[in-house]
Amino acid sequence: MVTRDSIDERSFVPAYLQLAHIIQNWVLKGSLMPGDRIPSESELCDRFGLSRMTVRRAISILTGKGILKSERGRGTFVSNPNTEGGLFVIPDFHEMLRSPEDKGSVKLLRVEMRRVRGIPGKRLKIESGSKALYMERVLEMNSEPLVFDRKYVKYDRSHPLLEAELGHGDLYGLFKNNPLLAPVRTELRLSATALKREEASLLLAKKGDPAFCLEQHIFAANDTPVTWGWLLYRGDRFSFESISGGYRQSEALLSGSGGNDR
Amino acid sequence: MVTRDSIDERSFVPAYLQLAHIIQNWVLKGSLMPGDRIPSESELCDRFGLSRMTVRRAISILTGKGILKSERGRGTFVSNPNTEGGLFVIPDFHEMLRSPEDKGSVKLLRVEMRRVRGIPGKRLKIESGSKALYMERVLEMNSEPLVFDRKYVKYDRSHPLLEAELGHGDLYGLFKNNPLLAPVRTELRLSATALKREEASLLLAKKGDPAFCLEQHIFAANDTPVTWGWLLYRGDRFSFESISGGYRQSEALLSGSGGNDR
DNA sequence: AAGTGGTCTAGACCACCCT
DNA sequence: GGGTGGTCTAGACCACTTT
Repeated sequence: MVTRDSIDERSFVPAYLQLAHIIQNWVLKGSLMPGDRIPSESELCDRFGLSRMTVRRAISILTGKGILKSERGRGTFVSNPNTEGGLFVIPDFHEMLRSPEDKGSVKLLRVEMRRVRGIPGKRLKIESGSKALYMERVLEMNSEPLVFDRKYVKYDRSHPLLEAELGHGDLYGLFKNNPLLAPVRTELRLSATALKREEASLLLAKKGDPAFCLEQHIFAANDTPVTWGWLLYRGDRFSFESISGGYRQSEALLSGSGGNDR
Repeated sequence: MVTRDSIDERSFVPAYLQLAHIIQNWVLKGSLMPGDRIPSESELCDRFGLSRMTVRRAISILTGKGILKSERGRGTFVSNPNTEGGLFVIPDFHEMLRSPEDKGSVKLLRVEMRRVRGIPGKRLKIESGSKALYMERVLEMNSEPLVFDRKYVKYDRSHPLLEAELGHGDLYGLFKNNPLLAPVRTELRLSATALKREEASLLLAKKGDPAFCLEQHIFAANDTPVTWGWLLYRGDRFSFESISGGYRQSEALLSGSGGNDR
């Protein structure tokens, strides 16, 4: 039950992970409280018989999770957890479709070419009045409608889309034949809304029922927009758990756009 | 404008970060497409004049972000981005309260001792019928009510709470004098709901308006529950952007509970 | 057998903080 | 000046995949 505070060299678990677990348990058990300084790297090297790089790797896992915070010249300290904020994973719906026991499917409600102006045109960076593909779909699980998906897709006349592909669900497969449209980056925005009458009827819900709205903006290489639209997730069927126990991940992981020279 | 594909040794930006940016830009610009293999580590060592550990550090940043995926014996490959799923940060409201230009405040509506049974008792792991602190608060920004907070707090008779502390907003400060209650870990669950009449009136909204509901479960050392309750965020005032561009972070960072021996 | 990524070592130099 | 974390090197051995 009690984790022995030493490295098991015969274990298949690498030393840096063992050490990370040991230190994390110090925090979870209260032997180290928020604000406390953990032993210095050289001290950990001595105590556990590890090289400095291995010790640093263990520590960097915990600073990455936000549990520890290192300060040059001073030491490494236990962070305060956030009590409200946190990190959430919204899983990709099409991964859920592939789940073994549940049967997911995609129902294609509408596909058409539309002249686009206003917001959708701006998002796709196409000229106002030119055409784009518009589609509406419902994603079902065990023949229960869960998500309503509505989006505009940039139309590339050199690679016409087949209706069969659209119904197949996985939007990614749709693009994989076309390197110009292969998704490279996605921007998402999550909000809470109430369903309108038409949306509700498609989801077998009532007008005004709560839902998650996920605005979806997909880009191909060189920040070329490919798709813009949104998905409505029935509020009574989805909720999301935080990961990492309220700790704030370190900035390094969250940095965005792949930086330039400077 | 064009990132030179070489390491600037005079730069203040460390070599591993420069290399990570270079490789990430290969992906963003489409020189490397999803599924492609990137050059092997030894090849990158040669091409950029770096040691293997430095090259690996650059790669591990991108695998951590989910942009690359390494496979032992085969190579390192560019991942497919998720088109729907993503990672979201819900910021800690009390951090926003500290924002320089906006003025945040906390209004304490109710504090009382309550006999607890049912769900709240289970969550706090106290005996049914025993007492806990119950409180309701409204968090305001620029005198506009944005969040309604309602929670049960385990009562520790050896450290009675002062009403002044509760109104002060930062729940963490509430516990910092009491090592037994110092938060070590938080579980959060996000859902979408419609406001009830009483909740709406406190938030100056209408009954049925959409809101985020954040169930909050805070634990001290040894997984002792300290607080359970939920916060309602006005749907018309909050939305959250995904980070990391639709890429799935690697599992290593997300592992939960600090694992044991095995 | 050759090539790949995964782990680990034992050093080195540096910038920074504290006393 | 002594201790701290931040970066980097040049090796080593291993497990795995492919040819």
